[in-house]
Amino acid sequence: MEVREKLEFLSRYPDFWRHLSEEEKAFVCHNTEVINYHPGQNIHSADSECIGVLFVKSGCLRVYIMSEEGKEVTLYRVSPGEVCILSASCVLSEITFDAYVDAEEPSEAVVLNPFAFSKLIEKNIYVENFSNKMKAIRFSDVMWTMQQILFFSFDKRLAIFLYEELIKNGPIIRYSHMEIAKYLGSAREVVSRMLKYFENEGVVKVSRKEIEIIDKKKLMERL
Amino acid sequence: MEVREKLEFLSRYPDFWRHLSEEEKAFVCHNTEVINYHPGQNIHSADSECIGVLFVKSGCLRVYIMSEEGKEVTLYRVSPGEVCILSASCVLSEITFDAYVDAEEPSEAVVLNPFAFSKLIEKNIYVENFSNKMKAIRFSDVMWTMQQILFFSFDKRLAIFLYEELIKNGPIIRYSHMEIAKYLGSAREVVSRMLKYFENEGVVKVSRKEIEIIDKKKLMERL
DNA sequence: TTCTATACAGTGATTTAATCACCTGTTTAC
DNA sequence: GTAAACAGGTGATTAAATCACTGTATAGAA
Repeated sequence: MEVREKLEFLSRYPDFWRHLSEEEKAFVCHNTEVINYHPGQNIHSADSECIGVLFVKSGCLRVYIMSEEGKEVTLYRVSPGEVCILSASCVLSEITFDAYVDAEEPSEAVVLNPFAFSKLIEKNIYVENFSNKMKAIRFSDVMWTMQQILFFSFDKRLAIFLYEELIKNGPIIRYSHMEIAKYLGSAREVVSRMLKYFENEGVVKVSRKEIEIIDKKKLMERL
Repeated sequence: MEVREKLEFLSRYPDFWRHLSEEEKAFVCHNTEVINYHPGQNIHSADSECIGVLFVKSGCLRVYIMSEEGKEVTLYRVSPGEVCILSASCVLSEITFDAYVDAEEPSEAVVLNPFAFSKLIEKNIYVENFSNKMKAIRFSDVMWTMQQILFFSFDKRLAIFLYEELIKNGPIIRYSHMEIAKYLGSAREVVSRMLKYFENEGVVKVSRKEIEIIDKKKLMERL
């Protein structure tokens, strides 16, 4: 990616870009690189070194927490045009928990290293505010997830998941039961059993690594 | 509370106060009032009108979410010297969920009305950043709570709750089982049964609206 | 004082979901 | 071609939430 292209891309994040001086823009350019991730690749974790702020160009990232026993719960996803802020958590003093970030699909991002981001936060109040604003947006995302987990029964949550996938990518869903379990903060067996139950009800058709929604109406009745 | 006292009190919140102009400080003074709340009083909810930012002077506030069926889960508490930001959620565009705030003890707060806060956010980037920074801090608090609920078994969470109360207010805990259940996002019966189990183990002594921790060591073994 | 409504707490039964143990079939890497 | 890793299935057990009902202490009204 050449510099001109990078500038053009970053200007699509006005909250971040608009209040930078020309000098700061050049500084950002010097401290970013384009990185490609493959599906399932870990981008950020508690022990791995901190990678910085990701401006996602394509693909999809999954941000999650993990228990000591390895149980995962997905907090939210980061889509193209959005920013992954928690991958810079090493320079974010307000963030006191450990989050993990994986690529869910082949993904490309413009990555600003944490040192440069930290420098900008120190010097430019608008960058600090950008950082905190991104956190606030994700706070709301996490609250949505939390309410789902705490207040909705498992069958309803699975139905919501299937429905969202249907809207986003059509009636064929290519996730393993394990991946769905991680997304919903549940266990693989529980997902398998509920999918089989949905299949008996005629809502979906289940086969290896593929779930087909065959009755949208019946699915919507479960929301 | 006279103006001089108000100024002195608000200056203890440097993130908020430091970057205000003299004019803005006067504006804040004109748009704040001291309010007292009694234990159990609701301060903020989805339907009640938005009260604004609370700079807590004394007491303790409880911030929580509620399901449609009325089940409550406490997100965090706001102590003296801290700020309750979600009570101004009507003017916070990034906050898309409904939170509730109650006074847990007799509490006193300096309250800045939402209109004035919104005006300041528009005009002063430091105030906007203060607002977003407060949200980011509470984001971390909520993540702590979420990890407790999702990853720790109920007996451990109850032990942690009792231990925290022991450290804060001594060995006698004056909450009803219902209040503890709300705090832990559980049900009253579950709390009652686990307390009885703890009592059989010799950790606590349970009586009406009162739990006495009689063996700190045994309690700490359960953490 | 006594009555009564209400808040608080105890308990068995049931249901939901998570966990455990173990199994089969399929795909992938060497 | 074979082993290892991955995907999925199933029964048994356990944890916790929920439901339905009971008794009891306490504050306020009669």
